[in-house]
Amino acid sequence: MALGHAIMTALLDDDLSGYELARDFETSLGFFWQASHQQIYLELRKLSDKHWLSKREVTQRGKPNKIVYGMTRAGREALAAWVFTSTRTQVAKDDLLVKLYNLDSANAAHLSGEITARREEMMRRLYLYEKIRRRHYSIPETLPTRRKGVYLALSLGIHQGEQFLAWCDEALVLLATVEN
Amino acid sequence: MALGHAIMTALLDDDLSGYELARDFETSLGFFWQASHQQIYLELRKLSDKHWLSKREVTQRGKPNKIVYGMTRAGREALAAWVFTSTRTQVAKDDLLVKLYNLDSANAAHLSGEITARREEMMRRLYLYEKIRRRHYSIPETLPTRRKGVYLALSLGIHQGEQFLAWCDEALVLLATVEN
DNA sequence: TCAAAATATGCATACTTTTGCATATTAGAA
DNA sequence: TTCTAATATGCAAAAGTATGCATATTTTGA
Repeated sequence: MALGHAIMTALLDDDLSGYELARDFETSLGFFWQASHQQIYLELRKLSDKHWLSKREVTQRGKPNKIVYGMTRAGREALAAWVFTSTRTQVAKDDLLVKLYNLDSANAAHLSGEITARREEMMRRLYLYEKIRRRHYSIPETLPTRRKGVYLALSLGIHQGEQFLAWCDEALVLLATVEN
Repeated sequence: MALGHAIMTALLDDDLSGYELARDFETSLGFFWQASHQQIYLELRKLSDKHWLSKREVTQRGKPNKIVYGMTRAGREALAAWVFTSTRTQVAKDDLLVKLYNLDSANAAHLSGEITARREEMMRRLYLYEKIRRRHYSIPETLPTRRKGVYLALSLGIHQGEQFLAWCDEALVLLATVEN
């Protein structure tokens, strides 16, 4: 039930509505755990049924009302306990790699295209990562404790992303030898 | 339905039983797409119901009989067509990163332990990767086409793995400043 | 001879994720 | 005024994945 834990993690410091959570997920925790708004709304209700989240409706002007969720004491305790559970390694399942196992002269150009698209997407993401790091995490040693953890997650994202760019370049060169 | 495609990919060159597939998955395609034997057996039946795989029972001496699956013409066509479909980027969902967002002085030691365990696991995996690369993929440019694709997948695994080791070291240093 | 290990396959259930659909409010532009 | 976009929430069905349980054959070693 890690989506629930990801949601609670996002609610550690701020109370948020489902809509806000879904949007924030796209530029923060969602780097490491993506979820659709349907999943998020459903999970929020489950969590509040368990009394791990409190809910309150907020009347807004200029916008539809929203339901804002916040962590309860029980939620914080459950989340803190979950951190101590042991995690089995999770393999990234990636279609692209399975497709590469099927490389032939007919699909080489298509796969090059897919890799090029991924490369561009990763560059955009890296740009975002770097922006966040420069703004909020320039000197990790001096950060408050929890922010150090966030910094480390971001750091992994950046390193893996840069690595991925390098791999794309290697792949595109090798694929070019197939296309001809 | 990418598990099906991963299974068919594994059957491109060899006919295999569910048991053999499950074992091979642990040291090859399973690096990029892991599945339990239960999933594999179920998927094999689905694929053969679709006539994308053929099945035959093989009588063995010294072992229980096995059911060996092989790609049909229709299966090869379906797989080849699938390679041309476009893949959306898949985010690696990883509990450990969500847990890092919850870093505090109480759980820092536990998280260090988890990272150390992951580091060791990755080292074992890298050892395997390297062994395979040295044996089968030393000069990528001269490989037959499909093997070039497999090489690239392996190459990504190796680079990302080495990157991960470096990140683990960085993380352990920073976490040590929290524990004290 | 008995137990353990490797080989071999499978069902049932639960959980998670994806996808398609559905609805409502308000602002601002055409 | 009507349409579009952003905000906001949700249901239902299907597909995919994970987990626990169950069973059978044969070799090998104790």
